[in-house]
Amino acid sequence: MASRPLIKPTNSIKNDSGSELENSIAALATVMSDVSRVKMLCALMDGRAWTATELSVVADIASSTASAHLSRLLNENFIICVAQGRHRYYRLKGIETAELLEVLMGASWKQVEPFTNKTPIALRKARTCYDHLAGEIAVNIYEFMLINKWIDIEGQSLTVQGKQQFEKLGIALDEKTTRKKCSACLDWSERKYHLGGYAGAALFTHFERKGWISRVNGFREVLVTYQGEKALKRLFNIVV
Amino acid sequence: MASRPLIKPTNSIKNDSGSELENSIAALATVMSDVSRVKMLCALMDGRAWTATELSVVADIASSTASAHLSRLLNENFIICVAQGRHRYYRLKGIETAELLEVLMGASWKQVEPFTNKTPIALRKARTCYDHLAGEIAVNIYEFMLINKWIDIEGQSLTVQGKQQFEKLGIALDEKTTRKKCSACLDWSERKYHLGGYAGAALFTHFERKGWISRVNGFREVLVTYQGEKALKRLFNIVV
DNA sequence: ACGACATTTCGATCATGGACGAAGTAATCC
DNA sequence: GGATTACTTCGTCCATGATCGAAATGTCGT
Repeated sequence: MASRPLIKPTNSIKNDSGSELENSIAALATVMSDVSRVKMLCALMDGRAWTATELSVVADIASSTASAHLSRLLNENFIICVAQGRHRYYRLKGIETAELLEVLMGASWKQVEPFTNKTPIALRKARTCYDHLAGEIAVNIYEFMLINKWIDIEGQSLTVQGKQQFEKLGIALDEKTTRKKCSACLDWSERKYHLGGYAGAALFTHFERKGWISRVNGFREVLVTYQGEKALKRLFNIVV
Repeated sequence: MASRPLIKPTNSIKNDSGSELENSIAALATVMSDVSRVKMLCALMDGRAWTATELSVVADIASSTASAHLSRLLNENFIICVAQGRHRYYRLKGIETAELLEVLMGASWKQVEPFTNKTPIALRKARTCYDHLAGEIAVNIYEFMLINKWIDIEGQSLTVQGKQQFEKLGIALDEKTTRKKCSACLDWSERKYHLGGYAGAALFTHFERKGWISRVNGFREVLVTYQGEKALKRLFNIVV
């Protein structure tokens, strides 16, 4: 049996063009390779601004350590900082970071099996995921949309009908947004998909404006109002 | 001006359900956080099997070091190993790794500016990217497809016309594949998109079978045959 | 102005893991 | 069979960076 290597090592392929790129990939991954940083970034995924101390608590580290991580994330353009009095509020700089984190979450999940749901019940029902809705309700809405063909099978774009339905709801969709219009975002607690991307954010804003949901506690938890329950039943046939 | 933190640190949110998940995200990122490993994975992106020595050359490290990296990648299920005589061939285990790497590449690029193209000319023209075609020609094909509406604007799925055109070319598309049917894959050298996903792979296979292209050198480089040039001109109006 | 709180800076410690070369195992070539 | 090649294992070295506590800086509340 032949066992000649397909490629001769002597034939130099090192110092390929990708050299900088590979460094830059590794650098990017290094930022995500520390559990404390990931914890902080995950907290920031709710789209809010958090103080340094709050983030040190979620990551379970000393505030000085958190500070070091934060200044690093700041340098590498993952987050921005707004000083307000004696607090410094940190938030995600762009949607890209959130999207990258989502991808990594998705890839990680496939490894973490079997699946036991340890999410607190309050959060499991409804919560924010960066700037859109997550949790059981969000997953149900997503599946309603899939069944009724508001979104295509890949979950990457709204269908024509979908757009019409959004209009009917009174949600204006700006066609010129540079952001991904619609995405299937993996849900932490349910491990199914919910609606992300621009459409997800628009829907969330609409829910808030209508008074159908309200954020509690300053956390990710979201409560459905009485009006909201009625609307969910009427629009998506969901019983909360 | 109010400067009360939105969230009280005392209110415990640590030990959230995500704890394992965050660990697992960090672990995943750690694998990608080493330049040598990234270099090896990038080499493996061409879909071929590489020997340990070859990979140590691309990564520019001692073979013993490469061996350590490879056994780690093996443990973490990124690659598989086939022993054949005194060689051990390594290849990517699944499409997921390749896809993850593509995402990281895409995210990294936005940081590496300004853009100077240092890709060797041979590779810039045409090469493989995992299991589909990349390089200038691939980018041109992709743009032809976009203009002629073979694929939707997000580049995530083939249009009805697109599918018809594939059929007309004699490329059978299996609807039942679990793989992403079609994706806009960022091109290293051109920094534009080319066709990836299942459709990209199918097109590449078809090109090979028709004798329009041939892989050279055992590397990523791909040459266009005389028949291929005629086909490219005829089908996509591309002059090589 | 003073004390309490929020945050960063500094210095020191320590664990991780990436690097190499030398030695060991195993298959191939002549 | 003996030399060569491919690859892994082992031991050691060393740089990085995550961590903490203490001290410094800055802001708020009263």
